[in-house]
Amino acid sequence: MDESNRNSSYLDEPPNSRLFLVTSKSITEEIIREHFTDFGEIQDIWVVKDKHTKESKGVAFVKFARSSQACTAMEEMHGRTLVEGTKPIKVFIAQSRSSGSHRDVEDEELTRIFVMIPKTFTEDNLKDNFKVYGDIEYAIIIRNKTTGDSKGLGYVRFHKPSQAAKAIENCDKNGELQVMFVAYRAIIAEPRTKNASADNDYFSTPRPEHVPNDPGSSSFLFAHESSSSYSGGGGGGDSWSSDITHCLVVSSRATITQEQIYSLFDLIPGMDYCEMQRDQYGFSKGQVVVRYSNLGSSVYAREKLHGFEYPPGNRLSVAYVDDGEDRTSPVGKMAMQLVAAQMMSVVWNGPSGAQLLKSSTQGFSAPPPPLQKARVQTDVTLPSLKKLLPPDTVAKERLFVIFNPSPLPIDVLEDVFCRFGSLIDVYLVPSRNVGYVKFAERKHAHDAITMLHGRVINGVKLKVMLADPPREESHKRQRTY
DNA sequence: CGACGGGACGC
DNA sequence: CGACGGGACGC
Repeated sequence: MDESNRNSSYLDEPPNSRLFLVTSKSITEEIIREHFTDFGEIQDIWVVKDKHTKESKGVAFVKFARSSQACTAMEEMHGRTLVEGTKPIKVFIAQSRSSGSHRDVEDEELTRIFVMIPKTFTEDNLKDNFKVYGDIEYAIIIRNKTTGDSKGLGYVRFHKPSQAAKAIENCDKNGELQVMFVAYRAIIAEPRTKNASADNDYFSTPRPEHVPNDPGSSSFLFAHESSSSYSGGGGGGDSWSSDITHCLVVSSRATITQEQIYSLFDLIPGMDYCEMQRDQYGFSKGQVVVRYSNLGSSVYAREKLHGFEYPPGNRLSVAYVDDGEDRTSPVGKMAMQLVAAQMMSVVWNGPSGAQLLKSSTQGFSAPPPPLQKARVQTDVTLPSLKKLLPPDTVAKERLFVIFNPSPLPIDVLEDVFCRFGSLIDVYLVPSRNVGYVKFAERKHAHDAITMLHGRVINGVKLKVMLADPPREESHKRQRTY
């Protein structure tokens, strides 16, 4: 029964995963279960009864594991008659227990998502990435009104709550598995009339408390100097040429269109061909051939998109078309990493990376940006500079660094910590003398401790140690569905 | 009209 | 001593 996972059925987590049913006094838990079980994982059914007489009040709550399951059940079951002679039932998404409101939750509040996207996305990119969940009423990107620059945020309005819920769930999956850096971290948009920023079940604790002003919050913590990211790049030379075909074949069991595959694979720069394979009668063979102008992009596309669920529930298969190229060679790997680094830069740093994108489509013969060498003064000999990994790489080890008397600049820290290898990210806690350093390889982090703990860099003494795991009540979404 | 129970983590 | 990053729409 529901003793399986009390946490997930206890609160309204994930949001909008609980139904409020208006039935009849004669409708029992068993009858409800029978009619709702096929929509997903039911975690709890509760028929509200009078405390004293134990008679049903004709209302019930059904908690599903996922919002999409609850929404689909609502869409399918609202207005249905469960038992001959009883009135048709009403089905709504339940108000969260903390809200205190008993107003019906309207579809209006469940069909629009607010989503964080790369700044390079256009409205069409946004639509293309979300249309797999259903017809989109509209998609808009929030822009700076004077410059027209994207703020990296958008709204997508679907027709049905279940479509919006699926979009959100799949965005979470993307962020979690780092399958792609397409749109992710989507939430149900707050209604526009309401005052923004305040009460959001997603980011505030169930018991909203006053949060003191944070004087440092205006700085853009995500924007980081990435100059050192390229310190090791460009080593492959021009040993691959653009006239070699760099072809992939994409196979899908579900029906897909050439346009869908185009949209997906065009997110990786350098695509110069995308065609559905058809038989002599023009019927799709369920295979699309994609060619990139360079090895790195094809390797990258294969790595990132093989097994990718698109549309959700359907795993794409991406294989190389045999053209004799050895992609396991160091050159192939390096080419891929270079594409990855360039894409991260282009994607997250916005239009200024357009030139970089252009050069990469031409086989990226352009040299990496010149490294602005940070001046590092210390009494130890550090290893040579190494490349940083993309910010969304999974960290295997995290260091906690204490600075005395004051923090070193981010670029100096990146310069220092990248030298041990597999550095992902350095983060300084605002207005504190501490920071975190993420590594993809445990050994590299430990090497950094061994070499840097207790040392003085640019006159700043460091304590370098393993970080404690992040605090539990972080604002990160819990994947309980 | 039609809105919130029962049971109780695991060091 | 020294602890955890980003979010909102011209009506």
